[in-house]
Amino acid sequence: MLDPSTQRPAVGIRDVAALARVSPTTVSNVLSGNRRVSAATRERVHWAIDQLGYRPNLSARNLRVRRAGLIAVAVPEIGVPYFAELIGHVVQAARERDYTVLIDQTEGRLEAEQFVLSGMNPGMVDGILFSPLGIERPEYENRRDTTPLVLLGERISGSGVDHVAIDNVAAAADATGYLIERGGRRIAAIGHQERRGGGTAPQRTEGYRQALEAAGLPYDPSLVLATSKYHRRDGALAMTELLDRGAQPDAVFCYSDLVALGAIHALRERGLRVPEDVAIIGIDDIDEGRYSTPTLTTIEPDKVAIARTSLELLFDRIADGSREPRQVVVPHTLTVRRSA
Amino acid sequence: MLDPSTQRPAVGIRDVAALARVSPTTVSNVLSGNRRVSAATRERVHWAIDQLGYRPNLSARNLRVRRAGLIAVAVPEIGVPYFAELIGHVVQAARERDYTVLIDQTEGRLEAEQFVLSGMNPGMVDGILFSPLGIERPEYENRRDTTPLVLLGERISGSGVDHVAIDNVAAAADATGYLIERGGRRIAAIGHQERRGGGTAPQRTEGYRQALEAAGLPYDPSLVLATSKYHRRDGALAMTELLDRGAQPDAVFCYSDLVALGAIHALRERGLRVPEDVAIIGIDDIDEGRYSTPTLTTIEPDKVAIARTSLELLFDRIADGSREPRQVVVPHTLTVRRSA
DNA sequence: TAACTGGAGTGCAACGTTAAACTGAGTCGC
DNA sequence: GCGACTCAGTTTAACGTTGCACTCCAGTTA
Repeated sequence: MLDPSTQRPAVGIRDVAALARVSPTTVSNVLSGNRRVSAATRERVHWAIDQLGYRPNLSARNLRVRRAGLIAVAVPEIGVPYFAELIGHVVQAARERDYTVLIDQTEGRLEAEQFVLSGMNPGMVDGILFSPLGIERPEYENRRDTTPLVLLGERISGSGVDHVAIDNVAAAADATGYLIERGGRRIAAIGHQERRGGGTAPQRTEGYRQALEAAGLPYDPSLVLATSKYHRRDGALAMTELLDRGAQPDAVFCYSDLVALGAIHALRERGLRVPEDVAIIGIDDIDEGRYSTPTLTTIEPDKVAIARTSLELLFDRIADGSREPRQVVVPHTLTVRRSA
Repeated sequence: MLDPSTQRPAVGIRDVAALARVSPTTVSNVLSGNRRVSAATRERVHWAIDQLGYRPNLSARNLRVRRAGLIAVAVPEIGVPYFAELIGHVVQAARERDYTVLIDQTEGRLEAEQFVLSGMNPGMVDGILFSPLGIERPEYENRRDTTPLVLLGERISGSGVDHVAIDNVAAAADATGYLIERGGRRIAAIGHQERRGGGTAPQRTEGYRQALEAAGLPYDPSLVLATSKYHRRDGALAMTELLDRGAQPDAVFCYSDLVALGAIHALRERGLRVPEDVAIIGIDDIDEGRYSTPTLTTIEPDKVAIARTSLELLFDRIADGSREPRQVVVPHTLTVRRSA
């Protein structure tokens, strides 16, 4: 199967060269613009190119120049709007640099994440943008592979890896602070996750705790609910549990917009009003929150900046693999809508 | 820049061969399993492989075997949940076949769509899954490139191109029929688009028309609104226009869930209740509709089937480029929730 | 005139892999 | 005892590009 001989006889640079009566090198130069080629020759080459419908073979080029023109974006799930929107920006920014984006979906499988850390298929991608989920800190340090890698959304200081993220502690504190400001006194948090290596969730819990403390409110661990993922369903389940338990919060800080939308759904099912009975705030600012009922108050990370900065870091590292790792903090803002 | 010599000296199959004291071909055979290799040799090779941390170079392999192990999925926008969810399924199904998925975002730019039709970068992908937006029928026929291509969501019969789609006419008729059944008499449609080459939107309009006719209701063109895209915003704008105009429909068939959610948002803004004042139905069954307020009644295309079938068609065509094009219709079902 | 300079182009080798053809040694059948 | 076959491996020649070192010619310059 897949016998090369069954394929159409690909037209290559040498066919073009033959037709244009020049050497393959000249054709290559015309295409790449690497060296000067006389106008007359250039024209003949171009003519031959579209006579034959020639299109350069990327595999061959990549093999030769050791660059793939391809970067991988590895995220837990593309179906999650935050990632989908982020990837959209990445694809767009990458195109401006003549890079194509390849998608890897880890689904939080450890084995898939390890594969990503190991550089995926060498020679296939020039770099990786990685939004990890389950992998723990030591794994980054033991990385044998040298494929340039930039972490998204994780804050693993001193890990020797580039990363781009918002200040999760501050973001969570801002969100919680806003809930307090508008009258919340019994504020729940949904989305906590225990991770040995640190990670987004514990940082958000920390910000939540700090904001309560700053306002002189008690920190009640029973109001902090963990979820395994950040789907709508997780938010709904956690909210339902909270209500079943009779915990009766007057506001909820959700660790993602999706969780927040799930929580709102659960509240509605119980006949509770948002924000009158319970105020809800999320993080991510996905488009959905602008049209939901009620519209969603949220912490808005600058997704375009995340996309662009992470690519910049990545290309930087591709150019110079040994430069010091950088950790970039991207700004976030509070966007007030109706849910809180 | 990007001088190959500055790169780390990649360990290749010949380094492994040298260390294991066999020929490169043997190493290749161990890896591919193409030919029998004695257990002892195989073991030595494996030992050498992880001594050196060898990882095969895909560019080289692809150049040699003329397969990239890569397929492209070209959609207008990844940020649109329907596409994001669909791509998620595609990525998963592709992995089972050892294929990686690369994303192209056309944003409906004609030039980007033409690039897709032209096979993108030859040698880079083995096939393309394409969800077109603006491109017209003749363009398919004049396709010079032979990269296997499967159309998603379009119904262009006789175009000589493989495609996978739901029966859009029937789906629209089902949706409209359901609205009529539950009492709708003045039913609007949002999402029409004029396309010379046919396409999804006109088919849905046709289904809508047929359902009205079947129920003996008049077809009123002023209740059919066109939108340029299928975003929430487009739905909201169209709905607002309808209300401003005093058209007062009692039900609306939206050509996508996103449009439906936008319409619901607009209705709420005007203080109208869904479904009491206006019933809303969409198409797509995105996860969002299960948690929205109210939850969304919709036509559910079997997305997993679309992903799997289209990949099957694609791999089929990769294996045999000259087989007759096939058009596969994927089932859809009506999922009733709260909005209608 | 010989020695340089620069522009335009050519030829060769190599990137890392694998298919195909080949080598030898052992086994089998008749 | 000899051809035919199998097994486990090797050697060779690509796949389509491109960087490098080279050539060739015309125009300067000393």
